[in-house]
Amino acid sequence: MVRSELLEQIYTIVAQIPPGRVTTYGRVAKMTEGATARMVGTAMRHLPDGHELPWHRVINASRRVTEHEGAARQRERLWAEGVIFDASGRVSPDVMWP
DNA sequence: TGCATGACTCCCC
DNA sequence: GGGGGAGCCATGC
Repeated sequence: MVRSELLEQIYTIVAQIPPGRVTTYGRVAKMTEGATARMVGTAMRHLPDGHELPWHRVINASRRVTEHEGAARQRERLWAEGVIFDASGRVSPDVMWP
């Protein structure tokens, strides 16, 4: 069970990622000082319908979009925000959110 | 209760 | 940069 406090922290941090920027599961986890990267991924999967979270701005440590059910949508949204993917499918280090 | 699974990361080669 | 393996921990059956 993910403690609601952590869940709230994870959501709060993700909500703070500015448009056109991305961050990693690991960084979000580190900022919560208690969650792990896997927990962040789990939290994203459990997002309720109608949420307003920019979940698509969370990618993995390799700066790629992890393959899952909504991966295609995630790439589309990032592209729409101006996030450029190189030939290898990685985003530019410049768009990384600290 | 137990075990497999996964929207992960780190370390080593 | 990339592949393989170990570690991690909540979830779900």
